[in-house]
Amino acid sequence: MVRTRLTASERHAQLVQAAVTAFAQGGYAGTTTDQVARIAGVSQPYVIRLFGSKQELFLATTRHAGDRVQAIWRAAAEKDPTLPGLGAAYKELLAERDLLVVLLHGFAAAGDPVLGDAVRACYGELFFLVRELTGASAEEVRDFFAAGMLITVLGAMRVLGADTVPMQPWMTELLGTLPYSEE
Amino acid sequence: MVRTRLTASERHAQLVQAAVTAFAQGGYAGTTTDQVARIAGVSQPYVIRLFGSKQELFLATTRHAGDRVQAIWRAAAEKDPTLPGLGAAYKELLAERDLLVVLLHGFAAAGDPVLGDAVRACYGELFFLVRELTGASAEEVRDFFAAGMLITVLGAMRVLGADTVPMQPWMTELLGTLPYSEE
DNA sequence: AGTTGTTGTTATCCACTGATAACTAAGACC
DNA sequence: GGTCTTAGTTATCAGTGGATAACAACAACT
Repeated sequence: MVRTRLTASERHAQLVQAAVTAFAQGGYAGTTTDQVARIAGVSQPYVIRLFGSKQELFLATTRHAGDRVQAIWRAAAEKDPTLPGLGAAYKELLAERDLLVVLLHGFAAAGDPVLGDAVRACYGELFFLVRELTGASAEEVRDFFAAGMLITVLGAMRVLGADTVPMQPWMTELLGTLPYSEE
Repeated sequence: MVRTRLTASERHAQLVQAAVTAFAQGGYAGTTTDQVARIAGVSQPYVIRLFGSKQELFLATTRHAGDRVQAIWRAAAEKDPTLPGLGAAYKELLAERDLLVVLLHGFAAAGDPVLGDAVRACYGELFFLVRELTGASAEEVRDFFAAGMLITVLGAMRVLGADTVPMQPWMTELLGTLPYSEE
């Protein structure tokens, strides 16, 4: 191993990246800090030392996912600041499907008070960002988010994104009419 | 304790009910079989004996949730076999919010192959049921499910349903225009 | 070179959890 | 009333997972 050492912030970022991958598969409770550590190639106790606790690691991970979605939408709005414009960015989001799935796990885990607060704040930010970028009405934004949630769930179910499951009739019917998701 | 004994099928049903409550809070990995047992007032090993494994218990729970949604939609369709008709039933579904949240946990956990198969099958059934009951087009059904996913996620985030969190501006804006969810 | 701070590891712990086994007790049936 | 089946328990285990502590090694600076 000629692996050179990283600075704390580099390692931090790398671990968040690994955590996105790991948590997307197993969710918060279903993922071990050791799995995250292995992906990043460090020891499990070091992960805890850098983040303080598993919960902090998960919070950092969902925050990162939210920020990444924001960044992608901001970039999309520079070309076309409309809802279909942002919707087109779902192609890129599905390319990083783990981002969406991690967020979904966060939403599902909102029963936990502290995770819930974080996740609701994240969602609120996204809502206002879309309103601000597009100037669309509340109704239109609501439909946009509804479609987004459907895409996210279909991503989590391996119906959309990479390495999808064999197609079933209902999937083709649904996907045939799905906006924002053409490849 | 004058607690009389139940038949196996009664206990089975009661445990599934308890499991809906428990799994809705913590998800699959984040819930212990002992928590389910305590809610039902039995010992933890008995839960395992009746269902074989924790995974089987979770599968039974998601199946039950899916069946319940089907039943509610069928009942709604008898009065008004249209999409808005079924949408009105979301009021009842939100009254049993744990049902929706358990399903969401199932969707999120679809990374697991065996849970994934079950959950996709459940979703496919729901899709065809709605098409059959309403005769709506694929596009309309897609929008219906998109709105349903949004409602489900908002339920999981404690923005809709019972014991909701204090309202935030973005929530009121979103909810103000949300169909199928007026109380 | 020596000293100091930062990056990382190994060893270890303790609580927890799903599962098994062996046992107990309530009904049903004759 | 005895016996057989079904409902349920207690005791226990083996594995795991997050967290702590103590230690090691690389780098930087004078």
